[in-house]
Amino acid sequence: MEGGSSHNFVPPSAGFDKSRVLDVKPLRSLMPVFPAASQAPPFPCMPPFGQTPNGYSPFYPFQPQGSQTSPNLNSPSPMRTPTGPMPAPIRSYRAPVPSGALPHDFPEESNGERGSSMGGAEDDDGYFDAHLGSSSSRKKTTKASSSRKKKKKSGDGDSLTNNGSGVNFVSVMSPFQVEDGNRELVNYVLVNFDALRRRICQIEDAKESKNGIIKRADLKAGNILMTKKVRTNMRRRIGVVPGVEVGDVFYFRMEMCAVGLHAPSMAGIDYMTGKGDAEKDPVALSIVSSGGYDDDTEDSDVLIYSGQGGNNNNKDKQVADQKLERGNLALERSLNHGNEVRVIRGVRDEVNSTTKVYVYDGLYKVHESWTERGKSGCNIFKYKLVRVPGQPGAFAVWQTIRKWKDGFSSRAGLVLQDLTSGTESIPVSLVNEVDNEKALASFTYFPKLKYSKSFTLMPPSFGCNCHNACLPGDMNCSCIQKNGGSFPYTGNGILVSRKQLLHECGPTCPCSPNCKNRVSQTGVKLRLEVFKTKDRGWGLRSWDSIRAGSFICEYAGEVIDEVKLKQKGHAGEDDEYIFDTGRNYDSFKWNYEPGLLEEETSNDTNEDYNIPYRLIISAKNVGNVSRFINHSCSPNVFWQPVLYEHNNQSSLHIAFFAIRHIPPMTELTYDYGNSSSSEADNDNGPHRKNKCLCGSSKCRGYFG
DNA sequence: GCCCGATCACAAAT
DNA sequence: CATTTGTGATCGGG
Repeated sequence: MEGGSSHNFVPPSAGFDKSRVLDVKPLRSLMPVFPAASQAPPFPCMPPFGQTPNGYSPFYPFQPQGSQTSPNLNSPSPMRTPTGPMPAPIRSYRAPVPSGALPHDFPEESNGERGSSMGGAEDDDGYFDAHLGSSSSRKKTTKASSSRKKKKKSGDGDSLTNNGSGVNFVSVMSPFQVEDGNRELVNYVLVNFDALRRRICQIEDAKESKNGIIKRADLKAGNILMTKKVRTNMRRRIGVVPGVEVGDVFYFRMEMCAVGLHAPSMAGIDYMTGKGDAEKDPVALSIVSSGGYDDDTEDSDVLIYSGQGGNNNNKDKQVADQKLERGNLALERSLNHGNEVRVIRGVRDEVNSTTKVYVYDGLYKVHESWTERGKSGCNIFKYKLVRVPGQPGAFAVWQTIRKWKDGFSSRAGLVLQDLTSGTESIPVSLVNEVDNEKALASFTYFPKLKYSKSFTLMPPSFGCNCHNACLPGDMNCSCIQKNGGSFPYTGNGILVSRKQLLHECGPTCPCSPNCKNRVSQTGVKLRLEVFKTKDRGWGLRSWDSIRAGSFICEYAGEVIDEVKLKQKGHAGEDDEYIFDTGRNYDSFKWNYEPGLLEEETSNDTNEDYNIPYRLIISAKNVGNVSRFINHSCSPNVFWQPVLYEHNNQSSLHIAFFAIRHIPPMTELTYDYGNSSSSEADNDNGPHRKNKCLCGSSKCRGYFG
């Protein structure tokens, strides 16, 4: 089997076999303990639904406050002090799930590994805030639930235009959670936003007629989340937004809107005006730099920002002088007040180039303002913002990576330019900035599954009959039928939803290799690096920002059977490179909350794995980048079983996808699961579980 | 195969 | 409720 592809892979053009590197043992996982287990007991509940163990504490108003940089213009905000457990509506259909199970269960980034090479510490706590216009947000809670009339849309797009009236959807978020967020809530909102957006894209892609097509799924998804109150940090605030971390990336303006980082859906300047008569002056809260013409500064801590206004509605450029009003006035006042302004920098996506990524670059202060004469002769306001020191690198990381890619500077700690020796179409470097270890334990780089003897897999089924490429709307395509009637990927190759089992087109399908239903077979597309972590051996991360739902890599290696697995275990051999579908994996939710899309009839929302046979892969001797992905109980990557035809059999594959947007240089992790207890108990002697060092508050303490 | 500009249909906050 | 704010996808030319 293995049809045609080389079994004993020898890297091309290698004078010596560079894929076999020196023999130093990698540490995947180990080291003593994660002590925080006692101080941070595992959440028995599923935020945002449940209560926190000690009542109601993780919310923002109760974080230490004002200790750091609060400017003096803040009147102490009246804290809402809920006395009991918060009134979190609990959806009845949701069965209790083991902790660590839900996508919004990821309160912190894997392990603060992001940007470590740039010397930035992760921004964990640092909660501080200033409150303006103390009462400004109070009254909002009751607004907007009243039904809203939506103008009729042309065409039949109405299946997706469910606004307001929210027939059968009860927001899972309490009013408090809508007002003030935390990391879990932010992740929860973002996961739902993108899942909804992808689903809308999927529905639209399948439409035959171009009539009534929704071109802006992002706006539609955003609108639904707004009206159904699946949003957080609605209370406007200066400075830190709880749950949003410096370096976080966004792919749509609506995402920043939904998590309270930047409220306006279009305008570049967010500002707030005090309500009381005392202070009518607006203050700037956040700005979005489009990354166009403002970024002529080389210093990544300085931003020259142009004011708003003066451009004639939708046409042309400057036609009038900008006025000192609204956002411009707010920035001017912020210069006087010296308050912090959140800065979001728009940058081009390296992966897609037609899309833009928004990088939250933390807090800045306005240092200067002046006016300039624009090209058309009109006055434009300019503001010089300087970054508040002590924050982890964010935009600076992007700039550094840009230089690596352009060859203007070299990657520090580089051990090997490409550990795949050209096997992948894009190099994977090996980097160590931590210690002196200069090589990996020997293994052969091979990008696929390898069957050492004839496995009996699954009886053959049939491929599709599509000729050029399978098209989303084609209900005759049997591969689409197997996927429940929907094309599993969006037009740009992003996975729409988690599935029990994903069916891709295989070699026996007559459609071209360009068919969009072959995403997981196309190899690594991201610029990855294997790097030495501080305490968990080698790990994997990406120079490119990774969009939620993006395919990352397949778990490659030698397929072994259960007997072999047991042997490995008993020999005490290191089997830390095993992937085993037979382990117990916590279920978790990645698809959107049912009910967000009314008229959604597809009950294809089951996300529990349904795997036709047990697949065990050892990547100890043979494997690809996947073997370097470490475990986390709060991962940013999940695995998806994928089935396709091969040599008259259906063979199963393990494909990794991004749970959420992953900023560059953030370590990639997935949940290794746990051996079933029966197998664990069979061993007399201590079962070889690994102490987990993921550092998440949801940490189970061990894995494997 | 890419990069640029033009075009078009839209949402939130006030 | 009208106004103020670009954005994101797509398409055609150079």
